[in-house]
Amino acid sequence: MNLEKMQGKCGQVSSMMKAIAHPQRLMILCHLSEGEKNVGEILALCEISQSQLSQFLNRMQREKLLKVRKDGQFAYYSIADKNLHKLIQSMQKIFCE
Amino acid sequence: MNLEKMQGKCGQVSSMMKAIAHPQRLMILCHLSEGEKNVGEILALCEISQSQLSQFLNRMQREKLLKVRKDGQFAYYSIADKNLHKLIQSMQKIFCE
DNA sequence: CAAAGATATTACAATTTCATAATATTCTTA
DNA sequence: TAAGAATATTATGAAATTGTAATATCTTTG
Repeated sequence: MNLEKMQGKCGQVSSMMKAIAHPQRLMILCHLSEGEKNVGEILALCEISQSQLSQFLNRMQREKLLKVRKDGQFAYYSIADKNLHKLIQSMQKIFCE
Repeated sequence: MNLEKMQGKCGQVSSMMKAIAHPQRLMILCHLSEGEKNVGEILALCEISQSQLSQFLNRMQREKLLKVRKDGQFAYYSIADKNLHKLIQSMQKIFCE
């Protein structure tokens, strides 16, 4: 791969990495790597305020990293980006085994 | 793994991820994943000023992600953290193949 | 020793991110 | 339809990050 193409890749990938570069966002992603969860469930698993959780979920959704499925009053979030999912799994292997 | 331990891990790992969450720092790390390089060589490969490169290298060294070997007037940097190295390689597989 | 090259340090304004509080919206159910 | 639960939005100050300029240090070589 040439330098210019590599610059482009690094730009894309590093901006995805910003999502992971926060303790609670990483926590959210690790939990979602097991499957979709609604906001209340995630809230119970992470040490974070409801407002911030909602903001983080919204942000990662705008960045196409997450997707949401509304069911009545509940909102179920899951990982939308296949590569992000692979990366989280790799990270779990590297850092948690 | 219990939640508390998971919080700890996510804290550690996300702070390592901050290094990767920047286009030029990721570029640096990708080049260093092939082996040690001196500052001038890295400078030629990345679109970054000399000052900023030096600051980034110093920062990642303080965080124990990189190590440096001085040889005369040259400073050779390489990846010091084994897990970071594994992660960069995983990322290259996921995003660059 | 003086000059030039390689690298490091310091300082600072601009921007971005973070955390929190307050409030709003939407859906369910009594 | 009023109350309550689940989720989203907005606003804001504090803190961290970024990029750049200027300067310093260390090393080699003429």
